[in-house]
Amino acid sequence: MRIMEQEKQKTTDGGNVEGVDQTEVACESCKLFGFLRFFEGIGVESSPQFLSRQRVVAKGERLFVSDQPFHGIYAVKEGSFKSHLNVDQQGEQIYGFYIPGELLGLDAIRVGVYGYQATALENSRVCLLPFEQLDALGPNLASFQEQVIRILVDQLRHDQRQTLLVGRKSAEERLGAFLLNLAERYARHGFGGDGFRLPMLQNDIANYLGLSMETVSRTLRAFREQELVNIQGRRVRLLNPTCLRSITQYCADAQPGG
Amino acid sequence: MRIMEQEKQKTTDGGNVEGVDQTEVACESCKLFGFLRFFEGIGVESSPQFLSRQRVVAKGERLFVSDQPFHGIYAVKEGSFKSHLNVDQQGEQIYGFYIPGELLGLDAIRVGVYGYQATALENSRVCLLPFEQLDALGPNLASFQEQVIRILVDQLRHDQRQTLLVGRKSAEERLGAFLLNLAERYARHGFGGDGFRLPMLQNDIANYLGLSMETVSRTLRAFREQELVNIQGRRVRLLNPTCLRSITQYCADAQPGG
DNA sequence: CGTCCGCTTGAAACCCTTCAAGTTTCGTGG
DNA sequence: CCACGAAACTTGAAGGGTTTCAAGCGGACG
Repeated sequence: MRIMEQEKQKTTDGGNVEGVDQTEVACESCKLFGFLRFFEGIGVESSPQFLSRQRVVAKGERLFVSDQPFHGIYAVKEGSFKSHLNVDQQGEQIYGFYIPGELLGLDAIRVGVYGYQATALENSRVCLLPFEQLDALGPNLASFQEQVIRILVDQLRHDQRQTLLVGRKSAEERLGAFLLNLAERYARHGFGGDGFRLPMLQNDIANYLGLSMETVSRTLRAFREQELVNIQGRRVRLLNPTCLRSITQYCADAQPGG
Repeated sequence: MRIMEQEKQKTTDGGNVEGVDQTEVACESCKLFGFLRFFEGIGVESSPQFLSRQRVVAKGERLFVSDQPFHGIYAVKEGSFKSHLNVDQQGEQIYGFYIPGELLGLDAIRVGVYGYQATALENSRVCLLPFEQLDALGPNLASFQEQVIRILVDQLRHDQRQTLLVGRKSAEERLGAFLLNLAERYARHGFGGDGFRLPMLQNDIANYLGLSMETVSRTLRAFREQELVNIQGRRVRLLNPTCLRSITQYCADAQPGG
């Protein structure tokens, strides 16, 4: 927590300063941790070395870009990211959001290049697990890959749900599912308590859900008027998850980043 | 081709009987082939044993169902399948179609259960690669899993495109992309020639693309009137792929089944 | 020959988008 | 600390693509 002291000043979290600190993920609940132990266990890399691979990414900065050679996977330690791709030279499409504890870039592992780009939504910090020595894993490679497969499958199932959501559901249902999913992911990484941060722009949410920004705004207002949610600045609180769930017909889902 | 002789009689392929034979995939162009050689190479299974694992699936029959324990992956040898899931007790959602040469069920590999069900769209034949002896692969397991990862990543990228398609594109664009994708997949497996079969109902297409059946019907008619496609029974021919591509802003894509 | 199922076609309704303008928030610099 | 400009968000009204509802068509099969 030495890094980004200045972020504490800049935070506009509805007057609440704790936004950044709250979202720092402990190593133990980070998805990279399993991978890390792997490397440690076989002595290829030691933990300190990995920690030194931390990287600070300023808001708006890109972690990697499309077609860039794969150099490893990232775990979000602090802040948040979006993954997106410029398609048809007619604007970007956002594929996912990543909050602390989640992984980025894994699906480039065997293709060799990243298939999209990742941009920081706020000042963020990531850990990099470099994959130069992947083959040095030797006999442990298989178990390592097993983890990779499991995470990829989770992502696959998430994407299938997302296709369903975006293809057949109303604005209310999409946005409700989005909020519930986000809440669940924050909870899973140990930030259950009292609501959560919504680090992305409404524009980004709209893009991700296949809606217009205006519709997102209107739908959120409707949620607010029905007292389903409480939104102040970037801080969100689900007042009636049960009702939201029934509106949305939401069922639990894997998070995109692992 | 001994199996399903009766299919030749039943075929309603616009009076054309060759539908089934045409779509039989040769072992060499089947995605399972790589896996097979793997097993052969290390002597766990011999090729004949695998071939004996072929299974005939009648139209409407399910290859596997959701939550059923994973017992292996299937390659479509003949016929076609859809993967789908009953969600919200309000009808099914179709996640993908599988034509000869493509794989089914791979994403259950490390989760242990299938996450959806697969139903034959017509009388079909599959090869099963049983995964009981996965661990018996020993030192080759890693290379095997590497293949699995590559295919999963392809599927992931396909699903992301699908989300984009279904979330932001018009009916014309969705249907155009669907046809182009299908044509490309048939071509990739060696059935390039003269159009291809459309084994699924318009209802299924609509479901898959997040449209109503009526819209699919109307859009196909529009394509026909613009002389972009020629549809007779289940036989489709793209008359002007270039134009279709520009309408669709389609760019090549991985197939869902590997 | 009749029924069933898949497909077609039309008309009305609706949800969402687009366009446009206004309001608030944010960040920067004076 | 305030002020200004830019960006984000809100709100309204009009328009359009798709859905829904409803009816009719046509081939396949018993």
